Amino acid sequence: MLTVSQLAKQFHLSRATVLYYEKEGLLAPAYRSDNGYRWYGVDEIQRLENILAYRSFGLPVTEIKNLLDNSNSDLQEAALRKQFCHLETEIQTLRRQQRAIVNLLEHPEILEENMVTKDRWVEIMRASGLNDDDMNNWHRQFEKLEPQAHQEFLESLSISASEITQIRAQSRK
Amino acid sequence: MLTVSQLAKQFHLSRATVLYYEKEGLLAPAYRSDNGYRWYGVDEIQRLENILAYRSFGLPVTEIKNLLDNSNSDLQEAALRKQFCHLETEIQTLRRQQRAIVNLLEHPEILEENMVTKDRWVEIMRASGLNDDDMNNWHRQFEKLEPQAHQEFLESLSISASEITQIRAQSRK
DNA sequence: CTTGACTCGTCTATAACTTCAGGGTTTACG
DNA sequence: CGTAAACCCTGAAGTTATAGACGAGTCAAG
Repeated sequence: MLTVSQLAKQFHLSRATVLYYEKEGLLAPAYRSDNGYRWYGVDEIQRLENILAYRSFGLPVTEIKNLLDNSNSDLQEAALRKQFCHLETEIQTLRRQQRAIVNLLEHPEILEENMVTKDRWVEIMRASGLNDDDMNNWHRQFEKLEPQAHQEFLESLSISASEITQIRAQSRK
Repeated sequence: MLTVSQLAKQFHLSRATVLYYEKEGLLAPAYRSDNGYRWYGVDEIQRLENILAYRSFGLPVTEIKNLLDNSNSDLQEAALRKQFCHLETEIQTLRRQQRAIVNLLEHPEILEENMVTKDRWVEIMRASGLNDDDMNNWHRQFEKLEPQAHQEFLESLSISASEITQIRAQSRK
């Protein structure tokens, strides 16, 4: 019989991990001695071996519980196949991330070049569900409440001075 | 100027995510209006674009904060290269898991066949740091406190009846 | 003046652990 | 016999990046 730390050491786990598996209903000790210590025997070792085998496939803990409890081999095979596919999509995600990094390293300018211009801003506002009237209204409110900020905002969109003057005048009508 | 939900919708994020980035120091609104509402302008949109670009590479949020704050391009490139390698090791882990699944599907017996026998148990105990004396002591304690469990334990190791009798007699000396 | 569609801040939950706090046992040593 | 080291226990909180829900406040429209 092994104590919890001995068992953990055996499988290169932390004591906390074994306790975690117990809390999740995966692995209970064979029994507790009078002082409350956990003791693990052969059956528990085998069960833990199976748990770790499943974990090494990346199966989530809750699913392992199901597989161990009703050890139906069809169900098990289905779970493994599903997990295989799940891993495949995860790998594809990571590959996509890698490609994006390579792309950025090759063309570092792309991070800089997406400036927000007048056209782009209008597009954004429109995508937020505003129509032309809404936008006129928006300028009016902005001009009334924060005229200085309105000016700076329009400048930040690289709008010409003359057009800015026009827009602000319009907003005060 | 966009409210927090408008901004979130713009980038297909949830409001909660934008708020999270704010809490982590990644993205603050341009200002707050009197009613406490957040308002985001062009600069914030560009910053969020960069944040999402980095996130799409799988970089953790805390690291993005560093990259955005001191935008040193060498540091940025190093972070990206490091992340690329990190992704590679993750991919390898997932591939290993896939191979293990295929292997198990092809040879389902391997999960069953790792029985714990007397030899294996001795090995385990020895790996736990017990020497021969310790093991004799261990049998003695076990026999004294839980004789019935001791018997069952020895049986579970497929030890012959005669050897069990001998071990238990020895343990009572 | 109410209703609906927004905000706000704060809390909870997720997965698979790790770490910590506070306290009880056992064993070895002086 | 006392104590210190090395165990054990329980229970709670922290981790990451997000989603969702809560009650309460705000705003525009009808």
